[in-house]
Amino acid sequence: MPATARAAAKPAPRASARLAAVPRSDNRLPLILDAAARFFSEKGFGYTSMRDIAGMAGMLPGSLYYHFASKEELLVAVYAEGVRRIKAVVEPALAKGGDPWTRLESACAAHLEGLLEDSTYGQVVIRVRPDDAPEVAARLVALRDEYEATFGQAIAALPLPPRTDRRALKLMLLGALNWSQTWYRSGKDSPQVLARRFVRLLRDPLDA
Amino acid sequence: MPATARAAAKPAPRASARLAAVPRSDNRLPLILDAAARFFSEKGFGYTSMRDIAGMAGMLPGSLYYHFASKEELLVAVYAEGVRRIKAVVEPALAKGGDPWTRLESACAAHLEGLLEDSTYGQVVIRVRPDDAPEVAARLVALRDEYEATFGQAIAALPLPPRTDRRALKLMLLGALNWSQTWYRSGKDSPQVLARRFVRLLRDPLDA
DNA sequence: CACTATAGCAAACAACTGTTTGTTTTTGGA
DNA sequence: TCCAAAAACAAACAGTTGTTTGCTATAGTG
Repeated sequence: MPATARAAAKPAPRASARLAAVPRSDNRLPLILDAAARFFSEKGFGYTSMRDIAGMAGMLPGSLYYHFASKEELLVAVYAEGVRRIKAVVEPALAKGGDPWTRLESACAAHLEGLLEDSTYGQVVIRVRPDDAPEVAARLVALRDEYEATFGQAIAALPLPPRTDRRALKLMLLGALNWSQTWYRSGKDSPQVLARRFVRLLRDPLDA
Repeated sequence: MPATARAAAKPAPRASARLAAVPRSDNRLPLILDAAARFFSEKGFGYTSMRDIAGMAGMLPGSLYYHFASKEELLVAVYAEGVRRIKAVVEPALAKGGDPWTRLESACAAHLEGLLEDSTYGQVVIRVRPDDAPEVAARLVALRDEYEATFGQAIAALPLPPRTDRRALKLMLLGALNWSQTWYRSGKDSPQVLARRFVRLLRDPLDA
């Protein structure tokens, strides 16, 4: 799918010898990020062309390369912003009061919010597989891990029976939440409702 | 990504007027399917070219079109075989004796087996999104649903407290299992061990 | 007002994509 | 042995891909 994939040095904002580069006020970089996030989240990384993105941002394909050295670098930027945004909703949820189970439920609801519906940046983080951009895969994984650690705190705080496998619990819950991108349809159950159901299934004893 | 995407009629095995078409003994079609399954599972649908597949099958790109009308039709064939194989391991697991919880655990282990490690066909079913092949997306979804119904039986048989949301339970468990493709690393915990852990987390009361 | 860094345009590039077409080889049944 | 069907080859097609290059406009600072 990539025509050529040679590593390219970053040509972007170069600093002059004595003065820091200062961006203009009519900076259209956010527009590019928005367009990329929209396409990456809806069609995936590989199915999105630089022309798609440039078109939606109202500029020519080549112009994107002033801001990003490559398509993959653009992905990194979107990915990073995605992680930032999910953390921005989950961390407050964790900081809120209530018992650990309630806080976990809030965190799950926040996670789903940052991942479904209109949160295109968040969707990218879950949808795009790091291997799709080999050159920067390691950085994407690092970004994802960074967030998952945040989520892990909610589980670490849980009062659980002595021998409970918390790692498995995290993998299970996070997997269930992330996979919701596959079956979730807007207009049906809200993220909050889903989070409540999932957490309840874990908390309440199912064995009759 | 598709250069041209006009709908093409199926040119493949055409039956003569009076005699059923009989395939040759040196039929290399399975080879094609194997190669496609391997690439689709490892690189994804969009990142795999017909040249990749043809190369691994030891033939020229154009020759694939004797067997399949399009790349998407080839995907359908692999997908169908994938569903067949997963069912082939899960259904026996369900038929085995034991209480419903044990049977569910067996089904989960089987599901994971058909989805991780060397089961390239099964991996395709989970990895490839139906929207990646718009022309045949509906058929892919139908195939997936067909299997998920099978899995649903294991959950329907569970003796659960009266008001338990079985649909949510299915979505949660299946999501957790499918997402394992993201973090699973061969050589660590086996599918059986993982299945046991996940089911136990659901079954045992976590609230202390 | 001059000047420099920022931002973007215009046009091309080489590589790669799925697919088609006409022809050739090979097989198995009559 | 003959021959139709099956299978594959060989070579091209038109379009798309990420990216590069040289040039121009514009904004903001001294």
